Amino acid sequence: MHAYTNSAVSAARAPMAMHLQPVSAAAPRAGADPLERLGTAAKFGRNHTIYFEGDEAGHCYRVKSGTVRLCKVTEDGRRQIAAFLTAGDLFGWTDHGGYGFSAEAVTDVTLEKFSRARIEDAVKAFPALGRHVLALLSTQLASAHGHLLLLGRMTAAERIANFLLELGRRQRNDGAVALAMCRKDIADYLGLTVETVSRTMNALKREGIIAFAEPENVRLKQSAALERLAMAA
Amino acid sequence: MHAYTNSAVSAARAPMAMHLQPVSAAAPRAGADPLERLGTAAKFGRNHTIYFEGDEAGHCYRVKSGTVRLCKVTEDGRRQIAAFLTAGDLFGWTDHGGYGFSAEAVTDVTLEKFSRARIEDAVKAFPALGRHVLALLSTQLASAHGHLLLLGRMTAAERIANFLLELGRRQRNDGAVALAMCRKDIADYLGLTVETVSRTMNALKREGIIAFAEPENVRLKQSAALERLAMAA
DNA sequence: CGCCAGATTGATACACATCAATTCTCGTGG
DNA sequence: CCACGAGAATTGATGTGTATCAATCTGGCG
Repeated sequence: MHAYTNSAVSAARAPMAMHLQPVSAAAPRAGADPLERLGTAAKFGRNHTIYFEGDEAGHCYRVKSGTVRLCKVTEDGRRQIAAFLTAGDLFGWTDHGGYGFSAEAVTDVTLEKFSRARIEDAVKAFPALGRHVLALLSTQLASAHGHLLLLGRMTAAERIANFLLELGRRQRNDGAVALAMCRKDIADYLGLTVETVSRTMNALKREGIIAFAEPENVRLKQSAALERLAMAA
Repeated sequence: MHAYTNSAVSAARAPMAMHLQPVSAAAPRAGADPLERLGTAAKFGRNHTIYFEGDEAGHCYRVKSGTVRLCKVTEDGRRQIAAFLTAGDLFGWTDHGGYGFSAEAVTDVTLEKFSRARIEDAVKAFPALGRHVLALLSTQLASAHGHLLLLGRMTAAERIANFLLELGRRQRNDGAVALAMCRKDIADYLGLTVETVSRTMNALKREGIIAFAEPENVRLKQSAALERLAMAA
Protein backbone atom coordinates (compact mmCIF):
# COMPACT_ATOMS: atom_id res chain seq x y z
CA MET A 1 0.00 0.00 0.00
CA HIS A 2 2.57 2.60 1.00
CA ALA A 3 5.98 2.67 -0.59
CA TYR A 4 8.29 2.73 2.40
CA THR A 5 11.46 3.31 0.48
CA ASN A 6 13.67 4.87 3.04
CA SER A 7 14.22 5.03 6.74
CA ALA A 8 13.24 8.04 8.74
CA VAL A 9 16.75 9.36 8.81
CA SER A 10 17.92 8.63 5.33
CA ALA A 11 14.76 10.23 4.02
CA ALA A 12 16.29 13.58 4.79
CA ARG A 13 18.98 12.99 2.23
CA ALA A 14 16.80 11.31 -0.34
CA PRO A 15 16.23 13.19 -3.57
CA MET A 16 13.22 15.37 -3.02
CA ALA A 17 10.47 14.49 -5.44
CA MET A 18 8.51 17.54 -4.57
CA HIS A 19 5.50 18.75 -6.41
CA LEU A 20 4.79 22.38 -6.08
CA GLN A 21 1.81 23.63 -7.91
CA PRO A 22 0.82 27.24 -7.73
CA VAL A 23 -2.90 27.33 -7.27
CA SER A 24 -5.55 29.59 -8.61
CA ALA A 25 -6.59 32.27 -6.15
CA ALA A 26 -8.94 30.22 -4.08
CA ALA A 27 -12.52 30.59 -2.98
CA PRO A 28 -13.15 34.15 -1.99
CA ARG A 29 -15.39 33.78 1.06
CA ALA A 30 -13.49 36.17 3.29
CA GLY A 31 -13.99 36.16 7.02
CA ALA A 32 -14.15 32.41 7.27
CA ASP A 33 -10.44 31.83 6.95
CA PRO A 34 -8.13 34.80 6.94
CA LEU A 35 -5.29 32.85 5.35
CA GLU A 36 -7.30 31.28 2.63
CA ARG A 37 -6.37 33.35 -0.36
CA LEU A 38 -2.74 33.89 0.46
CA GLY A 39 -1.32 30.45 -0.03
CA THR A 40 -0.35 28.14 -2.82
CA ALA A 41 -0.79 24.40 -2.59
CA ALA A 42 2.13 22.02 -2.14
CA LYS A 43 2.33 18.26 -1.88
CA PHE A 44 5.04 16.09 -0.38
CA GLY A 45 5.38 12.33 -0.49
CA ARG A 46 5.75 10.21 2.62
CA ASN A 47 9.09 10.70 4.38
CA HIS A 48 10.17 13.58 2.24
CA THR A 49 11.64 16.69 3.73
CA ILE A 50 9.70 19.92 3.48
CA TYR A 51 12.61 22.00 4.73
CA PHE A 52 15.70 21.60 6.87
CA GLU A 53 16.52 23.14 10.20
CA GLY A 54 18.59 26.23 9.53
CA ASP A 55 17.28 26.82 6.02
CA GLU A 56 16.45 30.40 5.23
CA ALA A 57 12.87 30.71 6.47
CA GLY A 58 11.24 31.97 3.32
CA HIS A 59 7.85 30.39 3.81
CA CYS A 60 5.48 29.08 6.37
CA TYR A 61 2.95 26.34 5.87
CA ARG A 62 -0.38 25.07 6.98
CA VAL A 63 -1.33 21.43 6.90
CA LYS A 64 -4.32 20.61 4.76
CA SER A 65 -4.18 16.84 5.00
CA GLY A 66 -1.75 14.21 6.20
CA THR A 67 0.73 14.35 9.05
CA VAL A 68 3.93 16.38 9.36
CA ARG A 69 6.70 15.94 11.91
CA LEU A 70 8.93 18.71 13.20
CA CYS A 71 12.31 17.49 14.32
CA LYS A 72 15.83 18.27 15.34
CA VAL A 73 18.71 15.91 14.79
CA THR A 74 22.08 16.05 16.51
CA GLU A 75 25.43 15.54 14.81
CA ASP A 76 25.57 11.97 16.03
CA GLY A 77 22.10 11.10 14.80
CA ARG A 78 19.95 11.41 17.88
CA ARG A 79 16.59 12.79 16.87
CA GLN A 80 13.85 14.54 18.77
CA ILE A 81 10.45 15.09 17.24
CA ALA A 82 8.89 18.22 18.67
CA ALA A 83 5.42 17.72 17.27
CA PHE A 84 3.20 15.87 14.88
CA LEU A 85 1.01 18.27 12.96
CA THR A 86 -2.30 17.58 11.28
CA ALA A 87 -4.93 19.49 9.34
CA GLY A 88 -5.13 23.12 10.36
CA ASP A 89 -1.76 23.32 12.09
CA LEU A 90 0.63 26.06 11.09
CA PHE A 91 4.39 25.62 11.00
CA GLY A 92 7.54 27.29 9.86
CA TRP A 93 6.68 30.61 11.42
CA THR A 94 9.76 32.22 12.81
CA ASP A 95 11.07 35.67 13.55
CA HIS A 96 14.67 34.78 12.94
CA GLY A 97 16.71 34.01 9.90
CA GLY A 98 16.36 30.27 9.70
CA TYR A 99 13.92 27.55 10.60
CA GLY A 100 14.33 26.18 14.09
CA PHE A 101 13.72 22.57 13.11
CA SER A 102 13.25 20.39 10.06
CA ALA A 103 9.79 19.57 8.75
CA GLU A 104 9.11 16.21 7.14
CA ALA A 105 6.09 14.46 5.71
CA VAL A 106 5.08 11.48 7.85
CA THR A 107 2.41 10.49 5.35
CA ASP A 108 1.73 11.95 1.96
CA VAL A 109 0.68 15.49 2.77
CA THR A 110 -0.97 18.44 1.13
CA LEU A 111 0.01 21.83 2.44
CA GLU A 112 -0.71 25.45 1.90
CA LYS A 113 2.47 27.42 1.46
CA PHE A 114 2.74 31.09 2.37
CA SER A 115 5.56 33.33 1.33
CA ARG A 116 7.13 35.14 4.25
CA ALA A 117 7.05 38.48 2.51
CA ARG A 118 3.44 38.24 1.47
CA ILE A 119 2.28 37.07 4.82
CA GLU A 120 4.09 39.87 6.56
CA ASP A 121 2.27 42.36 4.35
CA ALA A 122 -1.00 40.58 4.95
CA VAL A 123 -0.55 40.68 8.69
CA LYS A 124 0.01 44.40 8.48
CA ALA A 125 -3.02 44.86 6.27
CA PHE A 126 -5.33 42.60 8.26
CA PRO A 127 -4.53 42.67 11.96
CA ALA A 128 -7.13 39.97 12.59
CA LEU A 129 -4.83 37.62 10.76
CA GLY A 130 -2.03 38.44 13.14
CA ARG A 131 -4.28 37.65 16.07
CA HIS A 132 -5.21 34.41 14.45
CA VAL A 133 -1.58 33.40 14.11
CA LEU A 134 -0.98 34.55 17.66
CA ALA A 135 -3.66 32.19 18.89
CA LEU A 136 -2.16 29.29 16.95
CA LEU A 137 1.32 29.96 18.29
CA SER A 138 0.16 30.29 21.86
CA THR A 139 -1.62 26.95 21.57
CA GLN A 140 1.53 25.38 20.20
CA LEU A 141 3.56 26.86 23.01
CA ALA A 142 1.19 25.40 25.58
CA SER A 143 1.41 22.03 23.92
CA ALA A 144 5.21 22.22 23.86
CA HIS A 145 5.20 22.95 27.57
CA GLY A 146 3.08 19.87 28.18
CA HIS A 147 5.57 17.88 26.19
CA LEU A 148 8.40 19.17 28.36
CA LEU A 149 6.76 17.66 31.43
CA LEU A 150 6.35 14.41 29.56
CA LEU A 151 9.98 14.25 28.46
CA GLY A 152 11.46 15.50 31.67
CA ARG A 153 9.44 13.69 34.27
CA MET A 154 7.34 10.81 32.97
CA THR A 155 7.96 7.08 32.82
CA ALA A 156 7.75 5.13 29.58
CA ALA A 157 4.24 3.87 30.35
CA GLU A 158 3.02 7.35 31.19
CA ARG A 159 4.46 8.73 27.97
CA ILE A 160 2.78 6.07 25.86
CA ALA A 161 -0.53 6.50 27.65
CA ASN A 162 -0.44 10.25 27.14
CA PHE A 163 0.49 9.85 23.52
CA LEU A 164 -2.36 7.46 22.75
CA LEU A 165 -4.91 9.57 24.59
CA GLU A 166 -3.74 12.69 22.83
CA LEU A 167 -4.07 11.04 19.43
CA GLY A 168 -7.47 9.70 20.42
CA ARG A 169 -8.58 13.18 21.38
CA ARG A 170 -7.43 14.63 18.09
CA GLN A 171 -9.22 11.93 16.10
CA ARG A 172 -12.21 11.63 18.44
CA ASN A 173 -13.00 8.24 16.89
CA ASP A 174 -14.50 6.67 19.99
CA GLY A 175 -11.68 4.27 20.83
CA ALA A 176 -10.05 3.65 17.45
CA VAL A 177 -6.73 5.38 16.97
CA ALA A 178 -4.86 5.33 13.68
CA LEU A 179 -1.12 5.81 14.05
CA ALA A 180 0.15 7.64 11.01
CA MET A 181 3.73 7.27 12.20
CA CYS A 182 6.01 4.29 12.74
CA ARG A 183 7.43 3.11 16.06
CA LYS A 184 10.70 4.96 15.52
CA ASP A 185 8.81 8.22 15.10
CA ILE A 186 6.84 7.56 18.24
CA ALA A 187 10.06 6.76 20.09
CA ASP A 188 11.70 9.97 18.90
CA TYR A 189 8.63 11.95 19.88
CA LEU A 190 8.49 10.44 23.36
CA GLY A 191 12.23 10.41 24.03
CA LEU A 192 12.42 6.61 24.15
CA THR A 193 13.83 3.82 21.99
CA VAL A 194 11.83 1.76 19.52
CA GLU A 195 12.25 -1.28 21.74
CA THR A 196 10.83 0.44 24.78
CA VAL A 197 7.88 1.74 22.77
CA SER A 198 7.17 -1.72 21.45
CA ARG A 199 7.54 -3.42 24.80
CA THR A 200 5.38 -0.89 26.59
CA MET A 201 2.62 -1.01 24.02
CA ASN A 202 2.57 -4.79 24.05
CA ALA A 203 2.47 -4.76 27.83
CA LEU A 204 -0.62 -2.53 27.68
CA LYS A 205 -2.06 -4.91 25.14
CA ARG A 206 -1.44 -7.93 27.39
CA GLU A 207 -3.18 -6.11 30.23
CA GLY A 208 -6.20 -5.57 27.99
CA ILE A 209 -5.96 -1.78 28.19
CA ILE A 210 -5.42 -1.40 24.48
CA ALA A 211 -5.67 -3.78 21.52
CA PHE A 212 -4.13 -3.93 18.08
CA ALA A 213 -3.72 -6.49 15.32
CA GLU A 214 -1.55 -4.41 13.00
CA PRO A 215 0.86 -1.97 14.64
CA GLU A 216 -0.81 1.08 13.10
CA ASN A 217 -4.36 0.61 14.34
CA VAL A 218 -4.84 0.72 18.05
CA ARG A 219 -8.07 0.45 19.98
CA LEU A 220 -8.29 2.04 23.40
CA LYS A 221 -10.26 -0.53 25.35
CA GLN A 222 -10.01 0.93 28.83
CA SER A 223 -9.64 4.65 28.49
CA ALA A 224 -10.12 5.04 32.21
CA ALA A 225 -7.10 2.87 32.94
CA LEU A 226 -5.11 4.78 30.36
CA GLU A 227 -6.11 8.09 31.90
CA ARG A 228 -5.00 6.80 35.26
CA LEU A 229 -1.64 5.82 33.79
CA ALA A 230 -1.31 9.10 31.98
CA MET A 231 -1.37 10.84 35.32
CA ALA A 232 -3.65 13.85 35.26
CA ALA A 233 -1.37 16.82 35.89
CA MET B 1 -5.42 21.11 43.33
CA HIS B 2 -2.63 23.53 43.76
CA ALA B 3 -1.48 23.13 47.29
CA TYR B 4 2.15 22.21 47.46
CA THR B 5 2.11 19.29 49.81
CA ASN B 6 5.47 17.65 49.51
CA SER B 7 9.15 18.21 49.81
CA ALA B 8 9.80 18.46 46.11
CA VAL B 9 8.39 21.93 46.13
CA SER B 10 8.72 22.89 49.75
CA ALA B 11 10.55 26.02 48.78
CA ALA B 12 7.28 27.53 47.74
CA ARG B 13 6.10 27.37 51.32
CA ALA B 14 8.96 29.34 52.76
CA PRO B 15 7.68 32.27 54.74
CA MET B 16 8.14 35.34 52.63
CA ALA B 17 6.68 38.76 52.55
CA MET B 18 4.93 39.43 49.30
CA HIS B 19 4.66 42.96 48.06
CA LEU B 20 2.04 43.81 45.53
CA GLN B 21 1.77 47.44 44.74
CA PRO B 22 -0.31 48.84 41.94
CA VAL B 23 1.63 51.63 40.35
CA SER B 24 0.79 54.90 38.71
CA ALA B 25 0.55 54.86 34.92
CA ALA B 26 4.19 54.88 33.94
CA ALA B 27 6.41 57.02 31.77
CA PRO B 28 4.65 58.07 28.60
CA ARG B 29 7.35 57.93 25.90
CA ALA B 30 5.37 56.01 23.29
CA GLY B 31 6.98 54.37 20.28
CA ALA B 32 9.93 52.98 22.13
CA ASP B 33 8.02 50.24 23.90
CA PRO B 34 4.51 49.46 22.73
CA LEU B 35 3.56 47.89 26.05
CA GLU B 36 4.96 50.60 28.22
CA ARG B 37 1.87 52.49 29.25
CA LEU B 38 -0.48 49.57 29.58
CA GLY B 39 0.90 47.87 32.61
CA THR B 40 0.97 48.30 36.34
CA ALA B 41 3.94 47.30 38.43
CA ALA B 42 3.93 44.28 40.68
CA LYS B 43 6.54 42.82 42.99
CA PHE B 44 6.88 39.31 44.33
CA GLY B 45 9.27 38.01 46.94
CA ARG B 46 11.58 35.10 46.35
CA ASN B 47 9.74 31.80 45.97
CA HIS B 48 6.30 33.31 45.92
CA THR B 49 3.75 32.20 43.41
CA ILE B 50 2.61 34.72 40.84
CA TYR B 51 -0.22 32.51 39.65
CA PHE B 52 -1.11 28.83 39.53
CA GLU B 53 -1.53 26.58 36.54
CA GLY B 54 -5.22 26.48 35.72
CA ASP B 55 -6.06 29.83 37.29
CA GLU B 56 -8.32 32.02 35.21
CA ALA B 57 -5.87 33.82 32.96
CA GLY B 58 -6.82 37.39 33.73
CA HIS B 59 -3.41 38.95 33.22
CA CYS B 60 -0.16 38.57 31.52
CA TYR B 61 3.19 39.83 32.74
CA ARG B 62 6.54 41.05 31.66
CA VAL B 63 9.65 40.68 33.73
CA LYS B 64 11.35 43.91 34.67
CA SER B 65 13.98 42.52 37.00
CA GLY B 66 14.72 39.25 38.74
CA THR B 67 14.07 35.71 37.57
CA VAL B 68 10.76 33.89 37.17
CA ARG B 69 10.23 30.18 36.69
CA LEU B 70 7.33 28.62 34.80
CA CYS B 71 6.46 25.15 36.01
CA LYS B 72 4.08 22.28 36.02
CA VAL B 73 3.71 19.90 38.95
CA THR B 74 2.11 16.47 38.86
CA GLU B 75 -0.20 15.09 41.51
CA ASP B 76 2.64 13.13 43.05
CA GLY B 77 4.97 16.08 43.22
CA ARG B 78 7.18 15.68 40.20
CA ARG B 79 7.96 19.09 38.83
CA GLN B 80 9.12 20.31 35.44
CA ILE B 81 10.33 23.84 34.94
CA ALA B 82 9.62 24.96 31.39
CA ALA B 83 11.65 28.13 31.48
CA PHE B 84 13.50 30.66 33.52
CA LEU B 85 12.53 34.16 32.49
CA THR B 86 14.48 37.36 32.92
CA ALA B 87 14.11 41.03 32.08
CA GLY B 88 12.04 41.61 28.96
CA ASP B 89 10.41 38.18 28.83
CA LEU B 90 6.65 37.99 28.57
CA PHE B 91 4.59 35.28 30.22
CA GLY B 92 1.03 34.35 31.03
CA TRP B 93 -0.19 34.93 27.50
CA THR B 94 -2.78 32.34 26.60
CA ASP B 95 -5.75 32.00 24.30
CA HIS B 96 -7.58 29.60 26.54
CA GLY B 97 -9.37 29.88 29.82
CA GLY B 98 -6.60 29.15 32.25
CA TYR B 99 -2.86 29.46 32.54
CA GLY B 100 -0.94 26.50 31.19
CA PHE B 101 1.63 26.47 34.01
CA SER B 102 2.37 28.13 37.31
CA ALA B 103 4.65 31.15 37.54
CA GLU B 104 6.86 31.65 40.57
CA ALA B 105 9.48 34.15 41.63
CA VAL B 106 12.93 32.57 41.76
CA THR B 107 14.43 35.75 43.17
CA ASP B 108 12.64 38.88 44.27
CA VAL B 109 11.13 40.14 41.05
CA THR B 110 9.52 43.24 39.69
CA LEU B 111 6.97 42.75 36.96
CA GLU B 112 4.71 44.68 34.72
CA LYS B 113 1.21 43.35 34.88
CA PHE B 114 -1.23 43.68 31.99
CA SER B 115 -4.92 43.03 32.24
CA ARG B 116 -6.15 40.58 29.65
CA ALA B 117 -9.05 42.77 28.64
CA ARG B 118 -7.00 45.92 28.25
CA ILE B 119 -4.28 44.21 26.34
CA GLU B 120 -6.75 42.66 23.97
CA ASP B 121 -8.14 46.11 23.20
CA ALA B 122 -4.67 47.49 22.83
CA VAL B 123 -3.69 44.78 20.37
CA LYS B 124 -6.73 45.65 18.29
CA ALA B 125 -5.94 49.33 18.45
CA PHE B 126 -2.21 48.97 17.76
CA PRO B 127 -1.47 46.05 15.49
CA ALA B 128 2.24 46.64 15.88
CA LEU B 129 1.84 45.51 19.45
CA GLY B 130 0.34 42.25 18.28
CA ARG B 131 3.30 41.70 16.02
CA HIS B 132 5.62 42.43 18.88
CA VAL B 133 3.94 39.78 21.03
CA LEU B 134 3.99 37.42 18.08
CA ALA B 135 7.75 37.79 17.84
CA LEU B 136 8.17 37.11 21.55
CA LEU B 137 5.99 34.02 21.42
CA SER B 138 7.72 32.62 18.38
CA THR B 139 11.08 33.05 20.13
CA GLN B 140 9.75 31.25 23.17
CA LEU B 141 8.41 28.46 21.02
CA ALA B 142 11.81 28.01 19.40
CA SER B 143 13.45 27.92 22.78
CA ALA B 144 10.92 25.35 24.02
CA HIS B 145 11.72 23.18 21.03
CA GLY B 146 15.39 23.33 21.88
CA HIS B 147 14.55 22.29 25.38
CA LEU B 148 12.63 19.30 24.06
CA LEU B 149 15.77 17.99 22.41
CA LEU B 150 17.67 18.51 25.63
CA LEU B 151 15.11 16.64 27.73
CA GLY B 152 14.43 13.89 25.26
CA ARG B 153 17.87 13.09 24.00
CA MET B 154 20.73 14.52 26.02
CA THR B 155 22.88 13.06 28.76
CA ALA B 156 23.24 14.72 32.15
CA ALA B 157 26.59 16.27 31.24
CA GLU B 158 25.23 17.63 27.97
CA ARG B 159 22.26 19.15 29.75
CA ILE B 160 24.42 20.87 32.33
CA ALA B 161 26.83 22.15 29.69
CA ASN B 162 23.97 23.55 27.63
CA PHE B 163 22.42 25.14 30.65
CA LEU B 164 25.59 26.89 31.75
CA LEU B 165 26.37 28.11 28.25
CA GLU B 166 22.84 29.39 27.81
CA LEU B 167 23.03 31.34 31.07
CA GLY B 168 26.42 32.64 30.10
CA ARG B 169 25.05 33.84 26.80
CA ARG B 170 22.18 35.62 28.49
CA GLN B 171 24.47 37.33 30.97
CA ARG B 172 27.37 37.84 28.56
CA ASN B 173 29.68 38.36 31.53
CA ASP B 174 32.71 36.85 29.88
CA GLY B 175 33.01 33.65 31.90
CA ALA B 176 31.23 34.54 35.14
CA VAL B 177 27.76 33.06 35.48
CA ALA B 178 25.47 33.86 38.40
CA LEU B 179 22.93 31.16 39.13
CA ALA B 180 19.79 32.80 40.43
CA MET B 181 18.22 29.42 41.11
CA CYS B 182 19.05 26.59 43.48
CA ARG B 183 20.17 23.09 42.50
CA LYS B 184 16.65 21.71 42.78
CA ASP B 185 15.40 24.30 40.30
CA ILE B 186 18.19 23.43 37.92
CA ALA B 187 17.37 19.75 38.30
CA ASP B 188 13.69 20.33 37.57
CA TYR B 189 14.59 22.45 34.57
CA LEU B 190 16.93 19.83 33.15
CA GLY B 191 14.84 16.77 33.97
CA LEU B 192 17.41 15.43 36.46
CA THR B 193 17.71 15.04 40.23
CA VAL B 194 19.56 17.39 42.57
CA GLU B 195 22.16 14.71 43.19
CA THR B 196 22.90 14.25 39.51
CA VAL B 197 23.17 18.00 38.99
CA SER B 198 25.55 18.29 41.90
CA ARG B 199 27.67 15.34 40.87
CA THR B 200 27.88 16.47 37.26
CA MET B 201 28.81 20.03 38.13
CA ASN B 202 31.48 18.88 40.53
CA ALA B 203 32.84 16.52 37.94
CA LEU B 204 33.17 19.45 35.52
CA LYS B 205 34.86 21.37 38.30
CA ARG B 206 37.34 18.57 38.95
CA GLU B 207 38.16 18.50 35.25
CA GLY B 208 38.89 22.22 35.36
CA ILE B 209 36.20 23.07 32.84
CA ILE B 210 34.30 25.22 35.30
CA ALA B 211 35.07 26.59 38.74
CA PHE B 212 33.01 27.71 41.72
CA ALA B 213 33.56 28.42 45.39
CA GLU B 214 29.94 29.05 46.35
CA PRO B 215 27.31 27.03 44.49
CA GLU B 216 25.71 30.10 42.95
CA ASN B 217 28.69 31.64 41.20
CA VAL B 218 30.21 29.63 38.44
CA ARG B 219 33.08 30.53 36.20
CA LEU B 220 33.32 28.95 32.78
CA LYS B 221 37.03 28.27 32.46
CA GLN B 222 37.08 26.29 29.23
CA SER B 223 34.13 27.38 27.17
CA ALA B 224 35.45 25.42 24.24
CA ALA B 225 35.35 22.18 26.21
CA LEU B 226 31.85 23.05 27.40
CA GLU B 227 30.70 23.74 23.86
CA ARG B 228 32.07 20.40 22.82
CA LEU B 229 30.15 18.72 25.61
CA ALA B 230 27.02 20.66 24.80
CA MET B 231 27.02 19.10 21.38
CA ALA B 232 26.24 21.68 18.74
CA ALA B 233 23.02 20.53 17.14
C1' DC C 1 25.80 28.14 69.70
C1' DG C 2 22.70 25.32 67.44
C1' DC C 3 19.49 24.84 63.89
C1' DC C 4 18.11 24.20 59.16
C1' DA C 5 17.95 24.29 54.28
C1' DG C 6 20.79 23.53 50.64
C1' DA C 7 24.69 21.11 48.68
C1' DT C 8 27.62 17.34 48.40
C1' DT C 9 29.14 12.53 48.55
C1' DG C 10 28.58 7.49 48.83
C1' DA C 11 26.22 2.88 48.19
C1' DT C 12 22.82 0.57 45.85
C1' DA C 13 18.70 -0.19 42.80
C1' DC C 14 16.24 -0.04 38.68
C1' DA C 15 14.14 1.69 34.34
C1' DC C 16 15.41 2.01 30.14
C1' DA C 17 19.14 1.55 26.62
C1' DT C 18 21.86 -1.41 24.06
C1' DC C 19 23.03 -5.44 21.60
C1' DA C 20 21.25 -9.34 19.30
C1' DA C 21 18.04 -12.43 17.14
C1' DT C 22 13.65 -13.66 15.32
C1' DT C 23 9.23 -12.81 13.18
C1' DC C 24 6.14 -10.47 10.11
C1' DT C 25 4.63 -7.96 6.12
C1' DC C 26 4.88 -6.62 1.77
C1' DG C 27 6.79 -5.61 -2.59
C1' DT C 28 9.68 -7.54 -6.35
C1' DG C 29 11.77 -10.30 -9.73
C1' DG C 30 12.76 -14.91 -11.36
C1' DC D 1 3.32 -18.35 -7.89
C1' DC D 2 6.66 -18.37 -4.74
C1' DA D 3 11.37 -17.54 -2.99
C1' DC D 4 13.72 -13.59 -1.81
C1' DG D 5 15.05 -9.35 0.46
C1' DA D 6 14.29 -5.31 3.20
C1' DG D 7 12.28 -2.55 6.53
C1' DA D 8 9.45 -2.67 10.57
C1' DA D 9 8.08 -4.73 14.78
C1' DT D 10 8.75 -7.74 18.34
C1' DT D 11 11.22 -10.37 21.85
C1' DG D 12 15.19 -11.72 24.74
C1' DA D 13 19.65 -11.06 27.35
C1' DT D 14 22.56 -7.90 29.28
C1' DG D 15 24.55 -3.31 30.44
C1' DT D 16 24.52 1.29 32.36
C1' DG D 17 23.20 6.12 33.41
C1' DT D 18 20.72 8.10 36.49
C1' DA D 19 17.45 7.68 40.40
C1' DT D 20 16.97 6.51 45.00
C1' DC D 21 18.24 6.05 49.68
C1' DA D 22 21.22 7.62 53.17
C1' DA D 23 24.65 10.26 55.45
C1' DT D 24 27.61 14.12 55.97
C1' DC D 25 29.06 18.76 55.22
C1' DT D 26 28.40 23.84 54.86
C1' DG D 27 26.94 28.48 55.62
C1' DG D 28 23.59 31.71 57.21
C1' DC D 29 20.75 33.19 60.91
C1' DG D 30 17.92 33.52 65.13
